[in-house]
Amino acid sequence: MAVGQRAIRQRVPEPKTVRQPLRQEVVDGIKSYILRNDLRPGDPLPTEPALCEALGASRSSVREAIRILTALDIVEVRHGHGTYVGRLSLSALVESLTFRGLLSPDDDFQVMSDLIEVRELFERGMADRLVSSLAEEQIDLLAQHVDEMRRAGAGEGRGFVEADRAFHTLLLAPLGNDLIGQLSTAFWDVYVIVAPHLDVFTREHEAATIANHQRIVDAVRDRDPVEFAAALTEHYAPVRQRIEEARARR
Amino acid sequence: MAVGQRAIRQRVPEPKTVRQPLRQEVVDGIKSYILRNDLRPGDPLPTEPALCEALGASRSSVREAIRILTALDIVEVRHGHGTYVGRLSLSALVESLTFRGLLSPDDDFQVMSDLIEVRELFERGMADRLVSSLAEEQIDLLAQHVDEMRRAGAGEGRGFVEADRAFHTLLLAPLGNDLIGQLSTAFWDVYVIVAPHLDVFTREHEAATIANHQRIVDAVRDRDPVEFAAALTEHYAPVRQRIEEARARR
DNA sequence: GCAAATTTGTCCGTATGTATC
DNA sequence: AGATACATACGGACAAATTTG
Repeated sequence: MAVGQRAIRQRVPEPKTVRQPLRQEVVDGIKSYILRNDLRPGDPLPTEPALCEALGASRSSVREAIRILTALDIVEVRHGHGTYVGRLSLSALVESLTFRGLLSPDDDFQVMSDLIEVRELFERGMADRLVSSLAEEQIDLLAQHVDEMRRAGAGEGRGFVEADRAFHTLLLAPLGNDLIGQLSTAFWDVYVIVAPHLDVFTREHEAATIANHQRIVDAVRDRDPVEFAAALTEHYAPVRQRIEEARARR
Repeated sequence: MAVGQRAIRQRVPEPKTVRQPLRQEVVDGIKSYILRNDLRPGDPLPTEPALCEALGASRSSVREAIRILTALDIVEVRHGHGTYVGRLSLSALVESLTFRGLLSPDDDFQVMSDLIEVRELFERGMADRLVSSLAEEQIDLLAQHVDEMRRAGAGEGRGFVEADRAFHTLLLAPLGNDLIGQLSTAFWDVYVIVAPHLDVFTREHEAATIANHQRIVDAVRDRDPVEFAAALTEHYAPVRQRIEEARARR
């Protein structure tokens, strides 16, 4: 007879509830498995055959469900080793926004501009709290990152963007709001990926960029929120300007 | 001999570049197909068999790649109809954050709190621009949404949350920054989904909520950014308080 | 309204690559 | 080095949804 029981789905015609794809049930099943067992990122999940049996689905359906969950960083797969609970990062947001930025030939500059605006909003909108809550040690670390930028300035640009990223991550850290920090770095990642495709030169005026970062550090050290906000404006203005220039060039 | 040529991958040992899963190559292939042909959301993609041939992969691999892309809303599939370019929404962010909120039994309140803080930051940080750029007609629409909330207040709560959502969407619209608007509604969706699971009662003090929204409208009508910011603080304070109360209850 | 064609959904069996012990 | 456990990938078959003649 060669045909196994398709079973289950055929037995229960699901009265009138819109029949959702089996893989979606599997997705929900894996999610609730994680929640029921109160698993943490890195904890192991059942193997694929085990999930098949537990959820009454074939490997294909289970695997497709796992692909969906990996795309959301809810599940992580190590080939030949097993499947685990993911880190729940915002990697999906980065992928999503990056592609959006690459896609629209007219609006892509708008996407970049929006992105920068939000990052500036995070830092300027929180100016008071940041200036008052950044500890001395953290300020020292900020200054250290500016030094890194200086050192990497003439040499390879690899360390430069790295230091820039670390700087802004650290700047937002004392808020105790992980979401803001992760969104900010996510936007930063998108910018770095998309900007080169739009002929937005990110490696220009490094000297000015360094000076602006230094000014931010100084403002924080002086606990001067007004100067802090001004320094941020100064910092983001040229970025936005470069986007505008590239937009005009088309 | 019953065995087709596994071909291609075996023929090209990929010198030393870390061999990336075939489905990832398919993901990239589909992405660049969309970019090369400059497709827009809603445009049709090749059928699965066509993609198999074009990308030299089996149907399983192509389907897994499609699942990844649907999770990111880069691709949309209609059963029995075809595959299309997705809407590029932030649905993945909602899924991701929602799950994060449901997962951690201690930090979930923090997630909710972070989320509300960002929404408030969007509106308060843009106070000046919002107050000055909202057109009279838009303000009328805002007032209209407050009326909706009033009408739905005693009746079913369905229209209430709907009107609330529409209110804040409209409030941020004049910024011309789609990202902010979409992030804000995404966070709103996450809140509505997760809050009930944490015993955060969203349907309390509806009268006060309505009054606060009215106050926001009045402030905008008076073009008074200071009062506007104060009204926003008043609006978000009880939300945050309810989260704190629920946190304390555990 | 029905039947055929097209397209995605699901299943199974098998072979291969990869990591761990 | 070998064995084992696991994920990756393939190909073929049938089911279900949608459109079209």
